[in-house]
Amino acid sequence: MKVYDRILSTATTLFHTQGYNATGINQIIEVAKVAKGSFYYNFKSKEAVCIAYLNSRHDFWFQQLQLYVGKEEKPSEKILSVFDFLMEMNKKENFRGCSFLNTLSEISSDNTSILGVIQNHKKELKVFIKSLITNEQIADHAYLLFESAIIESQIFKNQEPVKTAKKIVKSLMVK
Amino acid sequence: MKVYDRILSTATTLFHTQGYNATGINQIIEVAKVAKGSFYYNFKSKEAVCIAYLNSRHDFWFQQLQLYVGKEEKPSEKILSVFDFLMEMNKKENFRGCSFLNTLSEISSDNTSILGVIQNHKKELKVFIKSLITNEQIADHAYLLFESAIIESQIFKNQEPVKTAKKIVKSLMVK
DNA sequence: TTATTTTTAGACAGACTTGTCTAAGGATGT
DNA sequence: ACATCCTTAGACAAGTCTGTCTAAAAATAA
Repeated sequence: MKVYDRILSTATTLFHTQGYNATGINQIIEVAKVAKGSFYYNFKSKEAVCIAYLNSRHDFWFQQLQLYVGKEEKPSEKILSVFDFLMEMNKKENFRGCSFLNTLSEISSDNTSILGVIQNHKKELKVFIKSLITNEQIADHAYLLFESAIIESQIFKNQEPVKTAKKIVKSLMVK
Repeated sequence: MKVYDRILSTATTLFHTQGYNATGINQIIEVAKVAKGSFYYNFKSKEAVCIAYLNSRHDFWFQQLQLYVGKEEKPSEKILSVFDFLMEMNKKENFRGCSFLNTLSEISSDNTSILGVIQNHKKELKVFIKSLITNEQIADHAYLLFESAIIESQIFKNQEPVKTAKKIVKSLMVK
């Protein structure tokens, strides 16, 4: 594994488990086993790593999601499996929540470059849900329920909110 | 204003605008104009201030909410005014989002004392919504939509998600 | 008035932060 | 063979962080 990727994957793990501000560059290079010079050779700043982290997380997350949802045939089952996917991720990642929402809480409100990446991720998620639900109002509705399912399961460290949201979306589909 | 309150109100402002980790004790005492000794005389640690901040924020927020919602007569109008309240808070506080969710993103997952305060706040919000909607399933539904309205308006820095969520809740009430 | 509590300013410890720099050597491409 | 690119270890700057401590003064209570 190349130095660049070692830094990025280490930063990804640490940012996601500890948070952005709680993770220092010295810790990243220590865990990734690279020299500090290599870090600043590959990345302009800590913020640059953060953006790379969010972008790679975006790619990873959507790839996993599409793989998971692709197992279903009917669109009505695809949209429900999005919630199953969330439950699997929660389990795998110990209810650490959405990287993008967590980062949003840590950056100052004038940081437009990071904010842009976060907004872009959520926009694409909305587009994805719209691709599964033709009715635009129901799609918006399902998107909001999915977002709260993420955050509520993070708060209470259990799958109940996801199950609740999934049930509601299911009831929306039969109408 | 007493020293204790000066510290707490300053910490409240700074934590809410800059975030918990981005705000240092030196900054708090400088803005609050108190000596460092006074800070540690009144608070055991930074974490103790954080808990006091969340508790006072909880009281303030619910007080404001009840004041706002109390203006309406019918429960069906009360529940809709909860979303109007959110829009007013968003406007007043520049879409900085929920103090509790923002703090959640900043603490380590083993910090049960702070997590407890956050969970308690959300539980009470759910109870409040249930007091306005007799149908439990619709209440759960409205709660989830309110939560996503908070977070989505913070992400996109506009009121659209709140309006969308409000419209959906309105449609749920007529059934 | 005396005793206790509270506040003051600020030095200090010890550790941490991001980022720069030097000097060297390995790796790669031409 | 030579030049460019990449990585190494680590010192260093200049600042930050939380928390402790001293010593004096002010406020409050008995």
